[in-house]
Amino acid sequence: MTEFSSDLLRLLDERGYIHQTTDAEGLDALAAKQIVPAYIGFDATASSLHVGNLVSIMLLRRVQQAGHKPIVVMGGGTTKIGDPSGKDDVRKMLTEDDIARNIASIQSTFEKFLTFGDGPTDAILVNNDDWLGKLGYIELLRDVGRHFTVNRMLTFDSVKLRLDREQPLTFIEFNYMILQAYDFLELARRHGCRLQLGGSDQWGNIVNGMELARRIDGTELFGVTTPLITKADGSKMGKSVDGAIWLNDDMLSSYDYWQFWRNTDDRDVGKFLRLFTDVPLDEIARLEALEGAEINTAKLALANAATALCHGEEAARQAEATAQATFAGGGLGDDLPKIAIDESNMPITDLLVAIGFAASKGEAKRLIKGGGVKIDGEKIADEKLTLRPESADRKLSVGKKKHGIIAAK
RNA sequence: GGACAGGUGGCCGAGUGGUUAAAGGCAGCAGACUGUAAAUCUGCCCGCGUGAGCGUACGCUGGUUCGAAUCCAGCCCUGUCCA
Repeated sequence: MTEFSSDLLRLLDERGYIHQTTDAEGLDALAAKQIVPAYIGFDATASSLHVGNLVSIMLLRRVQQAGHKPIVVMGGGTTKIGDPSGKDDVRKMLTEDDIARNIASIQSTFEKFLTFGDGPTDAILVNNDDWLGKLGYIELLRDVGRHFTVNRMLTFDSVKLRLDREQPLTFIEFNYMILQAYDFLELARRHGCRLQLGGSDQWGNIVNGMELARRIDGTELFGVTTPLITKADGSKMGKSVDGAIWLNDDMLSSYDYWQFWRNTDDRDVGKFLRLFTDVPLDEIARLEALEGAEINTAKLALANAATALCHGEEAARQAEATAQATFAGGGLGDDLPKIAIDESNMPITDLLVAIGFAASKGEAKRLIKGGGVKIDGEKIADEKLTLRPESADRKLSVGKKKHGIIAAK
């Protein structure tokens, strides 16, 4: 890549956020001379965002760090239609109340990463339902629809993939790209937005929005996409069977969040430090160069910095202390999940289910049989073991990573 | 509206009357090895119960049969082609 003259592109480039840019020079020149309002859209289907959304959130943070204005667009309008990306499972239509609640809950996360307010570079949060909800169908077809040819829409990956695989593609979904393109136009009008950011899968939508605005209003807009962030083992960020890595602490404890980062694959440490923390680049270079067991130092730095951003310094410190005590000291930390025994003869299997380490008693039994369950470091051999309240806290472990406290009476 | 193909466990995908809680793969969990990493090997992987027992499960509903994911009927859904 060439040398950028704007802080914005330089920052994004050196931290690894840039995959494609629509007009790098044009955007660079613009960002060098004025504040560029930039937006990213987010879904409102859940009450919390997860790690998969974190690149986008950090991207907006960078925008603000570089002296520009981040615009968070909540997809309240698009969510209302129901997300058709799921295949043939029942499409849950969210009510307006649900969506409003989700947005409110998600907003608290953005407040950790961005500074909101009325200033020129303060972040704002808008809901695309504000304009999409009012659109008339005829009006939309006439003003917007005529700028899209179906021929071209059919060439988009999101569409082509489905058709090639002979999977259903509903009309609603087919229309998503039109609504998303319209968002960009509307944001340019309302907030002077000039730049849309997004994952590489958003490229088509971004370009559509740019062209729509150019044709209708004659405004010149820009787009930047980020590479798809995958973990070294090929999986996507934040997606796993036992649950997403949520950003809200009522969905996932800050300790578990810290653990997620602590368990980062060796190969990802440098990349993640650049993308998900504010650690200076020269410091990252040093950490990244560590080898063997040494690299755990870098993982600690990553976990601390990432957790501090999302849950605050204090939570990060506590999580680290708990981890230190639990893993290195063989003891206990305050952040571990805790459970009390109220009956006098609580079966160990019930306990494992209650604390969430096993999904069923059967699984709990299997874990014990496999030698995966320990109390105070002692392997449990008897799956029928019952426990009674004792005067001291005991440490309940499943595997090497799941630890909890059996609270003292 | 018609013809054809299809709907199986978190996902992919075998299975066409009984020994099928359903091959195989992926994902996941646990054990060994380690550095709370990766790779590899081993075990587990619907629920409940004292491991030979029970309950649920192969789109839905009903039927045939001693017995059905497997056969029949109707319905719902998806795809392809036709109107």
